[in-house]
Amino acid sequence: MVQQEVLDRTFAALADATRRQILIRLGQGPASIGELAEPFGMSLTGMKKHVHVLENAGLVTTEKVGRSRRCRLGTERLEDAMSWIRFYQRLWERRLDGLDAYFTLNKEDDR
Amino acid sequence: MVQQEVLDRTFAALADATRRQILIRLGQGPASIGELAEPFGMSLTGMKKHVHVLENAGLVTTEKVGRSRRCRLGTERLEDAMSWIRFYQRLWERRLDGLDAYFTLNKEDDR
DNA sequence: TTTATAGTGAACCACATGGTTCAGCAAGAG
DNA sequence: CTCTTGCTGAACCATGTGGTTCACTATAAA
Repeated sequence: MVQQEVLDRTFAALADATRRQILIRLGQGPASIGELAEPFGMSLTGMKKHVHVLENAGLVTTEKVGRSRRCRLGTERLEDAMSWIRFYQRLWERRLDGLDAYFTLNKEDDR
Repeated sequence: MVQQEVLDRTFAALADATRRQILIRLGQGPASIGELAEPFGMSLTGMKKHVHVLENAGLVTTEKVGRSRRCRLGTERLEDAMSWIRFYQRLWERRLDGLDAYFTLNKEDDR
């Protein structure tokens, strides 16, 4: 499924504290690579890689403006991750709700 | 922050389609390593590694029963990921809500 | 036109990941 | 006790990740 790859990239992009902070920073408005790199004391090249990962996941969009690159928050990708978690949560809660029934009825099938 | 490491591990664990399917499978009840491995045609060793990643993230708990290992869904870790996404979403939506003000008031500060 | 600045790409590094095979070990069955 | 089964650990492999430095391009400024 292509949808699986989208989830892969989205969750992987979120699995890094630096990138999560970048997202929060961009929540306050667009920024250049240099402006993003500065608070982390990171090289421009390093920051560009992070931005590239976020861009690949659709969480950020960028655009070259003059000799600078303007990075902005992407739009809908996070909703994919969110809805998967919600789906899984529903599944999990349903299991908890049925725990007593599970133990009384399915004891022999508990594998 | 330790909390950041928890988020790192949780999102990283979710960033793999196989592991997401394992979680869904475990939503239907506990399973052994072999039972988890079978539908993927994967070696036991490979599956154990996946389970280990999920366990490290707190998404799954396991327990040795006889010569088999019983894997169950973990409890609260997913809520961490969920609440981070919600936090970020609020931030993002607030930015969208303020877009007009942003364009009219902060045009000169658009960097 | 010269020079400073912002980003880019290639090469490199150490380490993690996702998988395998093979050799064991421990528990249950006969 | 012996045999089978389920899991485990070590070793290995190819690829990805998070970071660097260095050389380069392209734009903006003087």
